[in-house]
Amino acid sequence: MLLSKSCVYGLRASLFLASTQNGEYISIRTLSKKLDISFHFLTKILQQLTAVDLLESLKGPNGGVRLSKPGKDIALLDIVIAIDGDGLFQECVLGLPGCGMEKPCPLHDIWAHTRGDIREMLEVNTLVDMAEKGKAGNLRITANGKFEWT
Amino acid sequence: MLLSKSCVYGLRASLFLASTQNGEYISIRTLSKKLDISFHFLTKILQQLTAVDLLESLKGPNGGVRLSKPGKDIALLDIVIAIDGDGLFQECVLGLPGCGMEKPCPLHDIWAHTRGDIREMLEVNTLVDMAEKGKAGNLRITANGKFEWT
DNA sequence: TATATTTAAGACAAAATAGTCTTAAATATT
DNA sequence: AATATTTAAGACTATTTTGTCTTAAATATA
Repeated sequence: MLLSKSCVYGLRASLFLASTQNGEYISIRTLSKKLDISFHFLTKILQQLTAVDLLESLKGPNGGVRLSKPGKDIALLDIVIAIDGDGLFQECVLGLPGCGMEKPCPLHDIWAHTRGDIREMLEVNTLVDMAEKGKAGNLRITANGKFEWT
Repeated sequence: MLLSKSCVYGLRASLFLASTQNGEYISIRTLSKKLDISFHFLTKILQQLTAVDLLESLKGPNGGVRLSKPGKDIALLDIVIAIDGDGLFQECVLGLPGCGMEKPCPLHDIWAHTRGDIREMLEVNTLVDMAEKGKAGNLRITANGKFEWT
């Protein structure tokens, strides 16, 4: 699996937030219902994004979370790294510590290249890119068919 | 993490087997010492490769495992799919079941492309390609520096 | 045939990931 | 000020992955 489940959930929520950018906070409860993700689990995940200032949160009535900056300025990569770390882009595909330095593994070169492809894919595409694409094509970001962008 | 630990261990062992292809069986005990992998764990992993006929095994003295066909005819992809399955190359990056059919996710197109890159990387490179590269450059396939190709 | 060696199979344990639940703290509204 | 709403924090459970151990089955060798 390329991305952890936490990361996938974080991405889904971020995409949704990017689609409704009007400065208002959206409650995690709403997000969890919309996206069909366990409320408490989603809360923990979004806390990670808040901790690195990708999201802002507000407690109390009308509280919730929102993107801390325009969604066009947040790459998919930012979300991925915030939740899964940069291991995917740093580590050896054979799991060898320090691979790439003095003594690489046989797969190092070819993996470094492919790893770059993955990174670039996540780096050039922003949250709004994907959110707009999703809205325009009425594409889904949940398993069930009843998801709707707002 | 792109590949599971089991998969990584399976790859390391397969690379080593590809480097010593003389028809003889190599005991898993030897492999586990060479590669610094738990014997029992490695045994279970290699059983999976034996089950899909990528390896042949023989019990008893002088027994062990060997590649079932020339290492140049086994792609890295074969090992990966045998152990991790083809989920990485089939599944939606957002984890949506059935993505790609009727209703894809916003990331479907870009991910399908990158996924192809990963697959191609693993498909065009064979076990001997990598084993020879490793031997030629005295590259390691274990964490510790004392590994040596034979 | 007896024995040592080796993989096969599966039970079991440990660690990591995923998910749930409770309580506290903050904030808007009345 | 009191209350309802919402995120924050952390304990707790469940599931998956990883790793260990024991026993059985097969095979070469003497």
